[in-house]
Amino acid sequence: MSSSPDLPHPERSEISLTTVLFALSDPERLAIARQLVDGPLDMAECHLSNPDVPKSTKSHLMKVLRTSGVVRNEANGRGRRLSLRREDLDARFPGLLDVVLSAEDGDAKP
Amino acid sequence: MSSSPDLPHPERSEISLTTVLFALSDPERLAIARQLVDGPLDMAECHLSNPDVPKSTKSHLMKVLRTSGVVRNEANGRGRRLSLRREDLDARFPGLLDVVLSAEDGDAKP
DNA sequence: TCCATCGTTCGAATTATTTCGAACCTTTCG
DNA sequence: CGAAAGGTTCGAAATAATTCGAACGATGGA
Repeated sequence: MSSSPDLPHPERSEISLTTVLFALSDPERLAIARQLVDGPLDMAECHLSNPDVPKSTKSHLMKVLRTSGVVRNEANGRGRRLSLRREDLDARFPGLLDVVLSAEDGDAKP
Repeated sequence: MSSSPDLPHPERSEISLTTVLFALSDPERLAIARQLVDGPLDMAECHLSNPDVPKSTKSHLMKVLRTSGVVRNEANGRGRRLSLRREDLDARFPGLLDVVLSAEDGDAKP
């Protein structure tokens, strides 16, 4: 009954600005973060722009978002529940999330 | 009298969010941008955290900032004048610069 | 004019990220 | 129990980013 692996997350005070910016500097990762603004989502509900990428790649994208402190990733049944760490990010870098997630993209990265 | 090379800059509408985030996701580049908040600086006045990095490396850091649209780099006498593209960035991504440049860093990237 | 200064560019070497398949684990359901 | 669903991890291969020296160009002053 003990659930799937408990993955490590940085605590609020450990979240680094440059690391967060890096995590969000990839269009695919940014798009994932944006899917979470309206509330948590099961990982299976999180869609990538290319639906054919293997699950290991998707998992790696999630790992970058998790280890940077942008997203929380907890076991949920047989799957995973993803959520934005909005409170932590707002406390640490006020306004950042709002600005980044609401901005118009401009070009995707070449 | 024609001055040193005129380097290419993206125009406002071409500035991409993810590219800007990437440019600022490096601690050294972020530090450079922060030195420009109070006004333009000659490149020679822009200090890196490690004063021993070769000029070609410094030039490359500047190139990333320039090609992303964060910084303007124009010839100025025998040197170069650097400035934040605040108006363009504020127009394109309102609030982003304020938030990022005023935020406390947290850890530098490992 | 000659030369030192300030910076860019190029190419090669190093290092970091990304991508993906295979192996593995847990939960759910028949 | 057994098998399918949903995900993580590992390692290797492919890509991308960084670093630096050397070569070059333009400017300003002696």
